[in-house]
Amino acid sequence: MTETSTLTGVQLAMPLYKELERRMRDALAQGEWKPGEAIPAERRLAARFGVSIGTLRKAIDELVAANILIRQQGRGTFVATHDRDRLLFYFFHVVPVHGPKQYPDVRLLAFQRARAGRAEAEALGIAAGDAVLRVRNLLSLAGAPVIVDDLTLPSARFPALTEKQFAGRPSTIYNLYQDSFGISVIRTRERLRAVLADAEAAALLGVARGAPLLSIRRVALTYNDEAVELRISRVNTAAHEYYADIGQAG
Amino acid sequence: MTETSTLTGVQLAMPLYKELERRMRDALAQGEWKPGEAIPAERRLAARFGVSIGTLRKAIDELVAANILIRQQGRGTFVATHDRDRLLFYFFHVVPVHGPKQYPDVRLLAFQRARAGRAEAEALGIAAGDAVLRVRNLLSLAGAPVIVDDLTLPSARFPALTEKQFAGRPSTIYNLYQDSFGISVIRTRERLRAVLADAEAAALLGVARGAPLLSIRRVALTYNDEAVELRISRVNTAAHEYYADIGQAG
DNA sequence: AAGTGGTCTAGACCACCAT
DNA sequence: TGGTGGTCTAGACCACTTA
Repeated sequence: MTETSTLTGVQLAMPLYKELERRMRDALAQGEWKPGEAIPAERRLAARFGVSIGTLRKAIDELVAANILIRQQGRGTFVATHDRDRLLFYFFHVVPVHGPKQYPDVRLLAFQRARAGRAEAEALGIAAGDAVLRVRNLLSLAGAPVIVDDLTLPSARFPALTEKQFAGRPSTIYNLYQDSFGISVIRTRERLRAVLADAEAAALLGVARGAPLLSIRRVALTYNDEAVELRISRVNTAAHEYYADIGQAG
Repeated sequence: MTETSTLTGVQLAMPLYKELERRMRDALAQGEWKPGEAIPAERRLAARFGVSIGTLRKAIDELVAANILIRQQGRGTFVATHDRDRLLFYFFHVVPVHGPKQYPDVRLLAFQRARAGRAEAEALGIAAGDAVLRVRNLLSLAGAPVIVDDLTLPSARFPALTEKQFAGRPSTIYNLYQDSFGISVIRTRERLRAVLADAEAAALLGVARGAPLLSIRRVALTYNDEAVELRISRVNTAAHEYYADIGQAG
């Protein structure tokens, strides 16, 4: 097993474990292994791919580091899911200045079908004019409104999404993407700026017009770095703040 | 070589490679290997610690993942330094909204000795009233002032730091900490909020009073998570933004 | 007890860099 | 050419979970 391996796609002197990682990402993207399920045991996968267990483990290491797979000793290796906790501690970075992290309450304010503008299209990797969904949510923490979210979703990826699915759900939004459309958000890119509250945002958040708000522009990406959501959040940081830890292990 | 290893400190069923990592961190903290230098070759270290090369590599893997060591194939493994590039691409997260990342020009505005207040002391892990240094810098990007930085440094860690060392340096501030005081910043914790410009900040940044500014409160940590700097930045995000990528490899 | 992931070994060989 | 890190093997044994 010393040759460069002769698999499906193009090959440019890629290490075997990277090639394995790619094949496993494909299996995930194509739904062979679904979120929450266990993938086959390491020894079994090593046999299936014809590699040693060490090499197979190295491929899995990469996917675990990318938070795509989760290992549990004695139980198995599982495809990561978007349960409340994972979402809260991983993608949701707004916390009270004093006191512990809280779950947001989400209220749907608007749901519309529209055409993508130029900036939206570029962010989502679609063509200007393509069909999109626009959603506005109001997020409250400890009972008080703190965040206004404006989402833009490419309709092509969310074919039969209805207002009802968004309203009154017990779970998180990324959970909805996953369960109803098989879309797993695994990475985000966020850009932050300070802005002044316009009349609309001020009314929703209960602040004065011209109050400072933290504006977050997030692009959410799935397995192969394809954009699936554009989200612009405006956050009242009077009693909350955004955290970013740089250089951490996890 | 199957026993749990019988090394210096206390032992609680820690994997061998974690124990190796700890010993290497100690060697780094005590200056046995200095920033920019190569550490001994893997085969040599494996012999020194009496472990197999695979286990030794796993320990190094952890330190590489934490950005403490840097591997270079064919050359060696080096202790990370704070050169301009590393700093710019790793800890400095303010970029133009349009166009490529830029190096900031730093101008020293103030340098004072003072006593730590309660909040400062807590952030830095020192006692209230301990001696600190307060430094104010103005950072410009492409010639225009964009950021006001207020630093608080515990005097105990920076014994003979003078205003001169801060003013007119060609290199970065973390580079100064490293070269003159042997302090390597390897992690930061940042908290962001939106605020309004006060008269002072407005004058420095050339914006109107009441303009929105992004406020960043950063605590910088060294090898063993000890705080070495508190920094409050106020950023004019009219033409710049702060980026945070969540779930990335590096 | 059977099955899973976690650790560790003792090599071989390759790719890259300096001289 | 000799030294470095990078990849890969083919196991053994341990720790943990589940039944």
